[in-house]
Amino acid sequence: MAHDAQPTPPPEGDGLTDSLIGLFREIDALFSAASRSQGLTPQQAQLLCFAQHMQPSFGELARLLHCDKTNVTGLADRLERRGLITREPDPHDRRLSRVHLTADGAALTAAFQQVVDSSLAGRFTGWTAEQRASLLPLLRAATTTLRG
Amino acid sequence: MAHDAQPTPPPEGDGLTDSLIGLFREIDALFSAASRSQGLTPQQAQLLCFAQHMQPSFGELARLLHCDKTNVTGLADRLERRGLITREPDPHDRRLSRVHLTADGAALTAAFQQVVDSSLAGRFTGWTAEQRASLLPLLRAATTTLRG
DNA sequence: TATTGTTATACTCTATAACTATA
DNA sequence: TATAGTTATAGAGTATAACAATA
Repeated sequence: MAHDAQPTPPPEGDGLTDSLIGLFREIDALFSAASRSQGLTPQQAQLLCFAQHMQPSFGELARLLHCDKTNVTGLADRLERRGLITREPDPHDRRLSRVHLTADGAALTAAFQQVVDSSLAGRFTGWTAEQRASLLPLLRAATTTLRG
Repeated sequence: MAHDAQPTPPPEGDGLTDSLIGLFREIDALFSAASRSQGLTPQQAQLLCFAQHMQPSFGELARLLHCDKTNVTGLADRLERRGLITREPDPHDRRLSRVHLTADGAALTAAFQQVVDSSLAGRFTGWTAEQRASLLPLLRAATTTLRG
C-alpha cells in the first residue's frame, strides 16, 4: 500500500462531479419536502437538528452550517418568533448566546426526522441487505473525510 | 435472501437523518467554495453542469434542479447577462426555449468541475483503493434509487 | 486587541399567482 | 384546454462591512 495507494489516482474526472451533483440535488429535494411538510425551510430544519443534542452557540452553528454568523441571527430570529428555540446566555462567557430547543421545537425536530427516515425507508426497500448495510458506514466515513 | 431482504427494516432511525445532514452540509460547502472560486453561485454552477451534455428546456432544468420554473428564468437571466449561456428556440415546438452553453460558459463549467474533482481528490487520498472504488458505484446507485 | 453577536445593506434563491404565446 | 416561459411579488438565505459588548 505504501507505493500502491498513492499512484492510483483518487476519484477524479469520470463524471464524478456530475454524479455528486445528481445525488446532492436528490437529497436536497428530500430534505426540502420533509422540511416543508413541517412548515420549515431546509436551513431551519437543519439548524434544529444540530441543536437537538447540544446547545450550540451562534458561532458553532455558523461553522456547522458552513454559513456566515450573520445568517444564523436571522435564522434564529424566525425560529424564536415561532417559539421553537430560545436564546440562553452562556454562564461562563457573557459574549456567547446558546440555542436551546423548546418542547415544541424538539417535537417538530423529531417529526422532521421521522419524515426523512420513513421517506428514505420507502425508497431503499429494493436494496439488498448487504447494500443497505454498507450505506450508513460509508456515509459516515465520507462525512468524516470531507470534514477533515 | 428472498425472504431475508424484505423483513430486515430499511435504514431507519439510528441517526440516519443526522448523518445525512452532516454529509449534505459538507458537500454543499464543497460545491459553494468551488462555485465561488469561479464567480458563480452553487445553483448557477449546477445549472451549467446540467446544460453541459444536453440543451435542456427551462422545464427540464426546473425538474433537474427540483425548483419552480420561475426560478430558472431568473437564474438563466443572470447567466445570459454574463455571456455564459444563450436561449435558443426549439425548432419543433415554438413554446420551448433551450439553454445552450457559450464557449465561455463551457470553459467555466469545465473549470468548476476541475476544482470539485481536485478538491475531492485531495481529501480522499487517505482512503484505500477498495474504499474509493466502492464510492462511485454506490453514489450512482443511491442517486438512481432516490430519483425513482 | 480579539471575539461574539447584532444591524444595515445588497444580491440571490424560492414559491405563488397571473399573464402571454403557443400547442 | 393544456403547456412553456415570463413577470410581479413577497419571503427567505447569503456575504460584506461596521458596530456594541465582552474577554
